[in-house]
Amino acid sequence: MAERRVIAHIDLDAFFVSAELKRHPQLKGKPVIVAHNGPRSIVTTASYEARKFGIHSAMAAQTAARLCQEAIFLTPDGAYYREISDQVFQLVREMTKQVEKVSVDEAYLDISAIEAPIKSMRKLVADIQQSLEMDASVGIGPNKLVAKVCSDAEKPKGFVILSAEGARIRFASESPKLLPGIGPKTAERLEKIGVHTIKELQEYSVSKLQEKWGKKQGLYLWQRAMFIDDTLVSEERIVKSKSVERTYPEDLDDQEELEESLREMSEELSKALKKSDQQAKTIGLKIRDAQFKTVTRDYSLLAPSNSSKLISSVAIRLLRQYASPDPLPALRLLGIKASKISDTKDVREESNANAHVKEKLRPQLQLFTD
DNA sequence: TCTGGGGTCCTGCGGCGT
DNA sequence: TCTGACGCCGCAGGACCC
Repeated sequence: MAERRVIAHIDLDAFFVSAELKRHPQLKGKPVIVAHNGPRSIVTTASYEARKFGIHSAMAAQTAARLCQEAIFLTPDGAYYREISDQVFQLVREMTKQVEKVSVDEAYLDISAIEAPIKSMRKLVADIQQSLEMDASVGIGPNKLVAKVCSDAEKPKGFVILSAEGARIRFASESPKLLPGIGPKTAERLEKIGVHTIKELQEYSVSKLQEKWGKKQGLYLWQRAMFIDDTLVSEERIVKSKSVERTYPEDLDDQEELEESLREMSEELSKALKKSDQQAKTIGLKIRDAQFKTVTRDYSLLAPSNSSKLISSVAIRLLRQYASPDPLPALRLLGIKASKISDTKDVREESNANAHVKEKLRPQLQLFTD
């Protein structure tokens, strides 16, 4: 018989802003926005004061500046946020080792084995507040889905506990978009078949969902609405790909500049792979044109590599092939992705050493010919 | 109005070997 | 030698998440 599971989801409120307030306490109570520089940047995080002006994550930073002229803009500082995040997670792991870190600011905890799980979670939130001055929202339920939706329900400083049945009732009138895994596109398709609420999705025929979405996805959508989720809290997350991308301040059509940009990104990607002692078997190019249309091109190497020269030559070839025989159109973004990643120690040294030579001989892309 | 950067997972399709 | 079924794999694109 299955044990009763108690799963918690903890989410730090407006994390980047809170981290900034720790070192800039004079900004407390002010509309603070964390966003990259540049005409095409978006809002990464907005303080709750800024949100009162209608500002939210993913909004164009320029729009945010228009909505709130007194807003204070700060550029994100990833290294510093990771430092704070590590401190938070140190406290979390003192409570339980069964932690699945989802991002710098959120995690699932399997607290089934803890004697007084709710009391312990309250203590954890208090400890984080006291020692790090960070607020967190918590959701607790029988699975990750219920926990996640609960932690979002009463932000900031929320603390919501529900059973699956309780969640089905409490969120019945909400849009299916509230459920993680159902985004704007799926919500729009659901609307078209007359499903506007979670309750309507609960009552919809699974077989009809499967006719429209396929067997697996159809069942998945219905299970989301029913708050059924048997996925486990997994302590280890294996990185499956790494990527670097750039959106240019203005659309770019100069071949030389674009290729130079690819060389720079290849260097970054290569460094990242080497830092984690990894190599990639597949190199991908991402292209976004002035109309915001995105295409990708992949190329699999004969042997995994993390060589910046090899990565850039593949990326440049893919870019040339993309437009050929026409000249390159103006591009908004270029990106390079390394996938099919393996640990360097697992890659046989022989094939590694020969990678360059083999690629040189390979006909399709004719690398290093210029 | 204007849409970043870093990821994961799923689906559909075509090529290929058996 | 040809053909079809089947499964696997690589690739492209889409949707979603923080």
